[in-house]
Amino acid sequence: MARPKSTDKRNAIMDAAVRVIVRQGLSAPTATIAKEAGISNGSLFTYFATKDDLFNELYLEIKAEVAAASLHDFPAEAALRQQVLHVWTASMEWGASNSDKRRALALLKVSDQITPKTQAAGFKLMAGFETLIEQMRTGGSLRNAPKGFIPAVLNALAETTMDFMVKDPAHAKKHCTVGFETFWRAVS
Amino acid sequence: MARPKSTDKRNAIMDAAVRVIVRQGLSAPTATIAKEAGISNGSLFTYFATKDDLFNELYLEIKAEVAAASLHDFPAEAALRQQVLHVWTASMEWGASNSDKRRALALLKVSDQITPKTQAAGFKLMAGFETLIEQMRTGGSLRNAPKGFIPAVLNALAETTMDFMVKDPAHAKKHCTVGFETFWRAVS
Amino acid sequence: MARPKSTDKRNAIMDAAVRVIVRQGLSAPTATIAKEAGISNGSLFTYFATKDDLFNELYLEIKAEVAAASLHDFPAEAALRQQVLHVWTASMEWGASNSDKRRALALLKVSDQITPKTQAAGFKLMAGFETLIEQMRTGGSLRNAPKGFIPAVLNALAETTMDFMVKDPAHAKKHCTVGFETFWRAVS
Amino acid sequence: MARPKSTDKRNAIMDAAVRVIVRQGLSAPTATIAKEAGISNGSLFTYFATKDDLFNELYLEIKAEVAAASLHDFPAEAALRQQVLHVWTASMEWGASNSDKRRALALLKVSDQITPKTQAAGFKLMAGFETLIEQMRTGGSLRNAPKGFIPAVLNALAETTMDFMVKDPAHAKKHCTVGFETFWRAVS
DNA sequence: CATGAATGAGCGTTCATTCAT
DNA sequence: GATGAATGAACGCTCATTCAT
Repeated sequence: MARPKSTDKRNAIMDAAVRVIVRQGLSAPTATIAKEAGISNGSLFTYFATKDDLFNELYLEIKAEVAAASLHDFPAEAALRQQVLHVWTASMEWGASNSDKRRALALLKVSDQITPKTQAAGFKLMAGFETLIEQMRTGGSLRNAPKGFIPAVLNALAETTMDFMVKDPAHAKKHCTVGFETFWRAVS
Repeated sequence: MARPKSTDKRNAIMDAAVRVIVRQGLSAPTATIAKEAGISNGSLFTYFATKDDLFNELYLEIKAEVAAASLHDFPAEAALRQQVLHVWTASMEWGASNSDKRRALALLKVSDQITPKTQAAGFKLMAGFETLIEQMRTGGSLRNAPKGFIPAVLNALAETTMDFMVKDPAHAKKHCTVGFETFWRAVS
Repeated sequence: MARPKSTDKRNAIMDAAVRVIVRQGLSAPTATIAKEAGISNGSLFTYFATKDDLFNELYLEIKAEVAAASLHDFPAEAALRQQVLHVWTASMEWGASNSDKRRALALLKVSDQITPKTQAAGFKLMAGFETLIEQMRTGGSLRNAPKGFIPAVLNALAETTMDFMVKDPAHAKKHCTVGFETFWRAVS
Repeated sequence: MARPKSTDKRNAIMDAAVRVIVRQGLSAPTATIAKEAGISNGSLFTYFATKDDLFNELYLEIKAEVAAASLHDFPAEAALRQQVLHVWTASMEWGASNSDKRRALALLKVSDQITPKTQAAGFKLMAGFETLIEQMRTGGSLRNAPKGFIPAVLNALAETTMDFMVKDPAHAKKHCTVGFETFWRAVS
């Protein structure tokens, strides 16, 4: 949580890390990330004590960004379906236009370098969706499903949909809609 | 032919690789895998020319195992829903009792060490499900969805479901059912 | 600029390489060279990207040293024979008191690790002798010999002579003279 | 000196070694030599206890071949110059048509894998030239030169000459003559 | 005796991290 | 604080040699 000197440099490292991870995977050398960020290899470690720290913070930062994007302009007064559709669409758009971050997040998620602590912190970022999820649960077929099942399904189908949007951008809109309808059927 | 290359040893390496990958990730040293397999570090390379080769073959072998398990005792005469349910349940059971292999497969899948060639070969292993998928497509809401969407959804929800079964084995059966119903709703 | 790359250290590596090569041949481990130079194994690679690079630079450096030694105090106004004798004697003296470098150079010369580029660069170092050679050619029996023959003969007899000087240092002076007279007869 | 089973196989290994050494240098794997010889890697070691043994025996065998070729059809009754010219020409021809063996020999000569014992044995192979050398010595300018100097000069100039013959085969004959004249001048 | 799998020490190189400047 | 050289533990892979078949 230390926040040393330049926030600019910190962000530069984060951005660089995303780019380099996409190119080379999580085994990308810290020196490469540093160079991409325009700083010296040693300096990276004044901003992040270890490579793992960098990765954990990056994970959280991206997750927070997704959450924020999904809730941007949230229609607090609309009907449930409209609200979920809004979240769905917003996150699809974020994913389509941030494919690097999405890819990095995917790699980080399955790696063993994300600590349980980080995972828990990531979970908390989803708090904003709790009521929405709860409404879907009580009103649909999944009312007896285990806690966490609906968000897990949401996440799984969202990822799947985004894959298609990225692979076939010409029909991104259509894929987005199809994906949502599929999800809505699943939880209704 | 002198000591012939032993299938046992090859399998031992594969099994060891799964265990070590689960423990340490894909950066697991080949030497550790070799030791876990009960052979010398050098011997690993008489069975797999490179670490990447090992990983690619492992990927295919696990994929083949999932496919085989899913199709075991397939009820060729049953109704579509029964058939899909059978595949679903079989693969859930495989996943639940092979969580190490599942985890290894997940890591391999997102790594950049799996070659396009391997990916293509893995894809072919799924050929046995094509008619099933096709029937679901033509008979359901996803009849206009892009090719590959249904299997992607199937896969996504299957993984999600398995996660719950593994996390909460006491209710594995129930999770399995709920998962299937969710999937069936999604594609119906 | 933080700790700048140290010329001392670079030289220490070069010197260490010579010593270790003499002891163990070109297959000498880089780690041994590093230790002999008083640095860590990894540090060697901040000075030379690869072992081959080290060897190529070493080759050039020694060649340059021979050339410089041979031309030291060159009597620009003397007669041809005096000039050649001067070069001969100077290079003999260099060889006699740098037998390690001589041995290393001999190994490097025949190895396949010296690139054509390096070989070309090494050749250029001999440019200073061109007029001398040319004078010997036009004025002697070898006036119709192929280009390069005289320096090749010079080199061959010089090496031979040095071998004797090193093997039998008590009569080094005499061997030196005999060698020169032999060469002079050969090209006269 | 053990001479196990098949002399054919032994020779096949020797020949293979020459070819592989020329291609890859002395660090060529024994397995590569074995494959080139058409036998299994293990079998090589029934013919030569170690790689070093193989190299030492190879060194001697090639040296013996040169000596034999040089003395072939020796004109016992001719004048000294004719005799030396004959030896010179014969060894040039051998070198020109056995450039692989020549190259292998050159590498072996400078390597540290040739034992003093082998070196001594190689020296003995030159016994046939002793009277010739002695005659040159007593009758020429080098009558006071150290023992071994004339053969060393002979060898050095012969190697130099062969280099030119190999590099420029169109004028091989001429180079051969020029080389001899140069040598003869040197020792006269 | 021939075969080739098995062995394990060893090598060149990389890289997270430290630390002198 | 920034820099980049220094460190040394690892790692993937090789290869001479051994030994089971």
